[in-house]
Amino acid sequence: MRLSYLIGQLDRVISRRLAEALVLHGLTLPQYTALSVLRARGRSSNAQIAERSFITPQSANEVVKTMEANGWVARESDPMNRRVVLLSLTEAGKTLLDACDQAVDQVERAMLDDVAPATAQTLQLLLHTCVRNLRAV
Amino acid sequence: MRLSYLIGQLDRVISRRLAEALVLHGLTLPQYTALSVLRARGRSSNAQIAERSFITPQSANEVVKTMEANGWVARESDPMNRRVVLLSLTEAGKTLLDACDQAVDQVERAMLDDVAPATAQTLQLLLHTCVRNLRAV
DNA sequence: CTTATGTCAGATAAACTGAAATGT
DNA sequence: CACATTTCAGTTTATCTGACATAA
Repeated sequence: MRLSYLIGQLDRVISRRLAEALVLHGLTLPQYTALSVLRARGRSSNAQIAERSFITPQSANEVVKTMEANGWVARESDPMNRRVVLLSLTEAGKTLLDACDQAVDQVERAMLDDVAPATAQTLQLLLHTCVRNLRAV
Repeated sequence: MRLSYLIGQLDRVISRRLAEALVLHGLTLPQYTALSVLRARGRSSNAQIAERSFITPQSANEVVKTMEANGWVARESDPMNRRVVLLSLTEAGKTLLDACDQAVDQVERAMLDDVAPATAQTLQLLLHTCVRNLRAV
């Protein structure tokens, strides 16, 4: 079977599992993604979150809006550029993200049940290569 | 970065690329998936297509409906069970699928640009394992 | 009676495009 | 003026759940 088919199927299964786990914490998958990006990259503009999430700035804005209303992210204007709004995790956001990470870890462990850690590492590298090859055009 | 994040990002990039390529042939990605399943599995019921596409029978029905209207798939009632409708590729459907395969091959080749064939094979096996581990629960 | 399949209908999640305001 | 960022508004796509008829 084609790689693109397998990737699509895997994404579908993972997304379902993650969504199931995250809803218990009141989070959607796009929100979890945005929170993860914020933690990994630190203070970021909405445009940067959009790029890292592979969605349009309009979609990212939608995701972030409700998270701000829930007190998980905070906004402050960029002193370097008054047009830019910098977003960052609040303490509540960090706590929530940590709790969700445990649930996500559980799903990933189930996925890699019989896969050696070194092999999982290889998989990660391969996926990263694939993404890079397709982005750069 | 997490495997689930990478898989999500890769699926997003691939889906975009495939959709771009397929629209030139008048196909959507879900339709291409269903056609591929039909070719791989042969004559199938809507329920079987749904299972292989990882979507609900209702969604599969939606996908198939327009393809029948376009003359890409044909319906015939199952002689073994009058409740079941068997679907299969028409000649037009096969021709269309072959044309799309070339476009899809091109995307996959770009994705695996600097990846050795044996490594790609490994990737395929790993993805298959991941899907199996998450399905079986 | 229970179960599987197909299908109509409406709802929803998560993205999209267009357009406009604001700032560099 | 050109360009980037934000954000409002409406739209679209691909899914879903609910309900019901039909057949084994």
